[in-house]
Amino acid sequence: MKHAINQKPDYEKELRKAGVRITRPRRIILDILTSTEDHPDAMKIFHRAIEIDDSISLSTVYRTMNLLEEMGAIHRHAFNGGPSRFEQAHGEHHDHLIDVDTGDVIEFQSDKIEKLQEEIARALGYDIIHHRLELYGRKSKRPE
Amino acid sequence: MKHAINQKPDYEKELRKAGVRITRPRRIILDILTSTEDHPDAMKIFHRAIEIDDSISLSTVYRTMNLLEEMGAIHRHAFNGGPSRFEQAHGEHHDHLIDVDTGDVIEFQSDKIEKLQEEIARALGYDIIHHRLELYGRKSKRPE
DNA sequence: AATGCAAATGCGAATGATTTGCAAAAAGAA
DNA sequence: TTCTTTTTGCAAATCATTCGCATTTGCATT
Repeated sequence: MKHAINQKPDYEKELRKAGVRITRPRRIILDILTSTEDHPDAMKIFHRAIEIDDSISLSTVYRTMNLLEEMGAIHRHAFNGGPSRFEQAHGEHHDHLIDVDTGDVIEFQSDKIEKLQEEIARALGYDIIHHRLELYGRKSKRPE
Repeated sequence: MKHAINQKPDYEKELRKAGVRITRPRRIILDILTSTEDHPDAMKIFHRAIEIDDSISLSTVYRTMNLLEEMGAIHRHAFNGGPSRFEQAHGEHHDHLIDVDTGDVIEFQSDKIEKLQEEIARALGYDIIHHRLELYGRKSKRPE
């Protein structure tokens, strides 16, 4: 089991290649996404964005998130059924451990679990398209 | 790995014990919940309910679902970020495989995966409060 | 640098799921 | 049956998100 680490890919190039225009709002949103460690929701992204340019609208944030999601540049999560929270799709797949007290998100990856999931789906006659594994936990008092 | 099977617990007794009144709407909703195999959302429950008593309101469905959830009698899921879907909290814990084409939900349970999750959380210094594992898949063409 | 046009934006209104306020109705105890 | 408290139905409010549309902007082309 390993932690994921953050990378900073050049999205502008990718967007251009996909025939998508590089606008000021998009540049700003992309910047926020690539420079954050957390998993902000649309409203949080919006607030960070208007600090840089107060003409950006919430709709544009939503539209940009949808665009980036379709391009595979970000992932969308709905922890606890709350509003969607986003993260850049850096490197390897990983799952999430959410701190129920703080809302913090810790990323982890386990090949064993991935393999088990495949086996289970196969046994039920299915191919996995994608999956979601979320652990909701609280910092343990006991020594690790 | 095993499938979960359906049981029909006596919720009225439980509700009474919790000091909650047994009303006509609640009885009807409870009946729907205990006699269904699927994981209906509030709207679906509402429609089934007004077939039995057309004076039941959607708010009451929502209120009842919240009540039952707090009592631990049902579980709430937000597959794919869609509307909440409910199921009675029968017997053992289980996870879900969602058929992306039909929306069908298959329940399964794997001790191995549960154990792995515990290990991972412990390694990260957390105790698991609860978790969510959803596999989104498509019926496989290949022989099982 | 100026032009043209499709793509993107901001705004506000629309949508879908869910919650809430409140007066009227029903449940359960006395 | 009466009383008190909980629940209900209804309509309006809220929250997250999307949409319509007139206006602006990116950028390929003169």
